[in-house]
Amino acid sequence: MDTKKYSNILKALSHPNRLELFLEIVKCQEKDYEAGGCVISDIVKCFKIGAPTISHHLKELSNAGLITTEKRGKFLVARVNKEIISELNNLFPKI
Amino acid sequence: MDTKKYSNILKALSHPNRLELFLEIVKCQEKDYEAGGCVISDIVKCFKIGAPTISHHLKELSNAGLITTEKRGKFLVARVNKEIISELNNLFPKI
DNA sequence: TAATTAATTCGACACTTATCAAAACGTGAA
DNA sequence: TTCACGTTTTGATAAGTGTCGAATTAATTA
Repeated sequence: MDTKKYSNILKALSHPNRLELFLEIVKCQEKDYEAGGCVISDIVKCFKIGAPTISHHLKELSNAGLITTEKRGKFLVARVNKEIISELNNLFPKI
Repeated sequence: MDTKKYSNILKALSHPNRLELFLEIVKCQEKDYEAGGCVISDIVKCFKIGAPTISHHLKELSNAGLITTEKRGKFLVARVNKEIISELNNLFPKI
């Protein structure tokens, strides 16, 4: 088991703002899948932290492989990496 | 959703040594359940970090509610908190 | 009782990180 | 071209963290 890899993924989710950001992206992607991703500027409005910090957190999520991002015009669009989520779901034993 | 609570749990698992320690406790508890817990001094031998650091990591796991510990003579015995594990397994969407 | 062993506490140090303000960048609209 | 907007970069700061060595506590063994 590659504990280094998984601890890195978990670290990306170990900060409240970053976990909330990630779960928002998940939720938004579930809502309208055909949109092909979730526009960051829409999500971000309800966060109390500044844009630079959001940008930093998104990069952390991206580096951990939890999301992918794509620039669409002047907007940034994020998608969750379903593969990693299913890996996470297999990390812990089913009791 | 209590993101603060869950990010705290994930933080406890966000360091390679601590994740490995936790998964060892899980594995050891699965192996012989009737033993009633896993003796830390047995597990610890294969770690490359010192006893004070192990003690520190165990306290972090315990504070996060991932394990409970109990002193048995001069040994420390750890058990995983199955409730939290099943909560973790419901954190992410099943895709 | 003295020695040994398991674990914890304490103090310190190097390193990381979350956040912000200010500036810069890139795109689309007027 | 000029402006506005979404985003990123940079630089700085305050707070947090993993680790260790030394000292300490508590329980077992000789």
